[in-house]
Amino acid sequence: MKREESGQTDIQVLLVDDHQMVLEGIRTLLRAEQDIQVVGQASNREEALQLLEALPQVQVVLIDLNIPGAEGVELIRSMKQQKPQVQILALASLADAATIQAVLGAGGTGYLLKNSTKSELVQAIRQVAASNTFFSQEAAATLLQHLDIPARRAPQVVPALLTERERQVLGLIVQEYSNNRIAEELFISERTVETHRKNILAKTNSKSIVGLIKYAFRHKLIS
Amino acid sequence: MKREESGQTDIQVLLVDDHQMVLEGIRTLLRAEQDIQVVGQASNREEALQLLEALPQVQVVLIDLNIPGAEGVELIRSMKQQKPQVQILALASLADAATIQAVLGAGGTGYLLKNSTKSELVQAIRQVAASNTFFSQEAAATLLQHLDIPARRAPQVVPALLTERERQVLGLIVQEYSNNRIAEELFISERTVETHRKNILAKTNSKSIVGLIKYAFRHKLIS
DNA sequence: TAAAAACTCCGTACCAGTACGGAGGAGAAT
DNA sequence: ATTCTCCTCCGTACTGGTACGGAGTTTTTA
Repeated sequence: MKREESGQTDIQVLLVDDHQMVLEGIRTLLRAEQDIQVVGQASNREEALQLLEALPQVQVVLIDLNIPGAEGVELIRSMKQQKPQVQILALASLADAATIQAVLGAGGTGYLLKNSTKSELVQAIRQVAASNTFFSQEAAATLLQHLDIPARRAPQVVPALLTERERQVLGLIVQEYSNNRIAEELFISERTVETHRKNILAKTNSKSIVGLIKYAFRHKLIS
Repeated sequence: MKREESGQTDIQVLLVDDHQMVLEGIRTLLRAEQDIQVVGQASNREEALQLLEALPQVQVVLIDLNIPGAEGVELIRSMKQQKPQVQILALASLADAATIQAVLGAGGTGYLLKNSTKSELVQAIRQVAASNTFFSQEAAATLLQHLDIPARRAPQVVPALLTERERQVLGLIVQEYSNNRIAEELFISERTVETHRKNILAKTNSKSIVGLIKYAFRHKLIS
């Protein structure tokens, strides 16, 4: 472990939210923290970008994702582009994967839910100010679930479980043949095709053709 | 923001490291924190699992990934399996993507580098104790780089063809949602979903869902 | 401000596929 | 020989989606 840095200055924060009340609320909450200082607040996109320009010492931007008409994620992108060294903490009401990913993709470094406690808010600000990430519990859970972890998905890649005939049927299914047409094509009864289909579904653990097609793609049966 | 909880008890920590000196060092470091209490320390796999069993009140396990012969990641998995509610903070010397992902995949909730400051260590422990994640700066950077962010790699590869709503519906379709479920999810009538579906089919020149899924794959809407 | 696009909703008839639960024959492996 | 897998086939009830053909509301755009 390296030594602790000393003599750090205050964390300068810029608030972005369209609700004046929320702005004031957060500001008041943060007033109690000596090391955090709110140096500006904006309620729309233009204001935010102007203030960011005017306040070069800002280290952290706390931004509400639900700014109407501004598309929070895009604003994050713009800010990060305008001032790459600034750390952005997104404040959201939902922890859905798509939004979290979008925020990260746009350059956000933290994702805080609105139902967080004050201490979480403060911790989050300190974290991102130190260039660390911060994710609210739920957000972290969502993120972990959607993480592309090779070690987790690698286990079994067994495409060898389909029989010859089944692969053949799958091939036609994937070509958008109906059971009827498949039956004609293979000179077998439609019932037989149904059976194959049923078995294929079972063997590939798919609930519907949609899953089946995805299976086929993943196993390079289609391209 | 909800009210701050009060009357929280100490955070009970279990240390796992094969170096006695490191164990003592961390222990001493943490002694200064009133809200953190080291209740046990282990230097190998067996000891760790036994202690975890014997100390039901442990909330956080701080584990050195470089335990020889124990394969840290596996130990994490075992501990998490034995006691799912325990939060595990991994201590590592390197921030490589593979290891980080392995740790997360095994159930770890934080990844701290050994060259962190004392205050980072303390913050990290508090974070994971609160079920939040914690990543050292470098680890976070690595993670973000390797994150599978659709929004980043497929910035609207979908031609302006589909509308916002249609893309949304398509997204659910490929997730094997039925029209019914999609309707619920989007708070619209099933009829509307049908209409969207119809329009999507038309716009993508597909005759059936099969073709649609293939379209989605080709346009990187699925992977 | 008018037109176009996007989004919403409905009915009725119809078809394809699913669920469920069988069953028999051919060839391979033990 | 006997078991096992693969391939074949069937009925009946039911669900989910398609076809067809509208139509109203809001938002965007020209």
